[in-house]
Amino acid sequence: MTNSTTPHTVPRASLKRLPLYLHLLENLMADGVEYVSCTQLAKEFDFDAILVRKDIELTGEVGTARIGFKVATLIGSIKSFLGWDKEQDAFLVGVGNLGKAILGYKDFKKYGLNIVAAFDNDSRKVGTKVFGYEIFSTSKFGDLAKRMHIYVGIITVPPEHAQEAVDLMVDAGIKAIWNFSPAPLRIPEGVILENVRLTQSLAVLTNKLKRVFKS
Amino acid sequence: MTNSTTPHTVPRASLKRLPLYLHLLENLMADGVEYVSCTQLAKEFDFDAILVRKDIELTGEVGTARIGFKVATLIGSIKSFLGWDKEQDAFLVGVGNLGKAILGYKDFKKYGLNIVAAFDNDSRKVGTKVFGYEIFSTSKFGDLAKRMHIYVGIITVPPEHAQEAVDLMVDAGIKAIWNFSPAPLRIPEGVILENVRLTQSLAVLTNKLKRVFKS
DNA sequence: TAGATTGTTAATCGATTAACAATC
DNA sequence: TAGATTGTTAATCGATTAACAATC
Repeated sequence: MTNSTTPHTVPRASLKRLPLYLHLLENLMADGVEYVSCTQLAKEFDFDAILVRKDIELTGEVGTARIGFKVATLIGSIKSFLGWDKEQDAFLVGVGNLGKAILGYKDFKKYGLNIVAAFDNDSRKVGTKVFGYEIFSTSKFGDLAKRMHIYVGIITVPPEHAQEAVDLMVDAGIKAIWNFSPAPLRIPEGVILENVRLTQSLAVLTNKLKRVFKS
Repeated sequence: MTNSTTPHTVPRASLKRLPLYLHLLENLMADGVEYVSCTQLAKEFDFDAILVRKDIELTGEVGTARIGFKVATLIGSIKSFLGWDKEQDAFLVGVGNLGKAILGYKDFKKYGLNIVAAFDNDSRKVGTKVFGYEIFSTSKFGDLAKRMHIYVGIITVPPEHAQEAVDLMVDAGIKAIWNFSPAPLRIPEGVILENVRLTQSLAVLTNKLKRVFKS
């Protein structure tokens, strides 16, 4: 609403392609490449060049005919469009195997996500450290979230506790939830929920595989 | 081709919704519910009822007017359609944090995926056990995959070693690769590659969040 | 029976692809 | 200049939604 050049809805498919371009662009930048065309980008991913152009258009970046886009500024535009130009602090709830894996994955910081603390219900875990993060009791979540102005929550608890985690986060003023649990979750209007569902990806894989064996 | 009722291409979006239905149906079944209508299913997910009907149509399941679909047989149809009715054995390569998290997640077996062994390059890990799985050297991958007739490989290595892992798997006759590394991978024709890219999901989340803060 | 729901055919909507003038 | 690539407008394609007769 504040920016008339931004379309009302951004295609989810485009949003998911932009990180792919970004990753490649950063490699190009490291190699000292200054300009890149949609044609070149498209070839890398087997996409249609026009599709890439449309995606870039969303970010507001303008190119130069015959030359393409300046790698450095395109990286900036994509990051800004994705909201990866400023760090977002986040709390993680559920320090099981998956939670630990996410805490151990340092690269999220590159993508604008800065995990600052982790929480767990298990009193044996509370007070310990995992990859440098102190584990707090979930009872401290609300106070800390408010005091530290945290708006992003990551859920890596077992499915049977996922809704509790959501409720905890919503009460604490969390605006965006990145959920790794397979449970279906209810959230109030105005809160963003993004699910990572491994079984959906697995379904695509196994269905394709089934057809390979059939033919 | 062998089944004229199966359309040539299955919409990826449909494939990703089917596991959601399945999960709910299994809960209904556990609660002793015998029949369910598309209307009911749709309400749970805020989908259009016709969308659900179309998705179910893909599985070949036929319902009864005014009554709906029999929960038990619908579960069977979805599982069969997804290829989750028979167990697929799989090898995992890369026993880092994420690899461990996946080895520790026992539920994949419910989804037709049976991880039977794990591999790593790190000689300190080789010979140890993680969640009951013995860790083998990657040099043993090819022999074991052929001997055990393994066609599914899971990649949880760091991005700089992901292409090596792919090549290892392809040489070993792996037909379907479930890749958790963010690296762009090259595969030969005929091999299925399904990527789990957390940054894509994160991009959707942070872009939405950016717009919340703007308004 | 009445009415909800299925199965099927048609309409809409949105994303992808095509076309083409402008331009560097 | 010649020609590749951008920006923009139009066409196509596929997925979602709507409409409606059949049916239990």
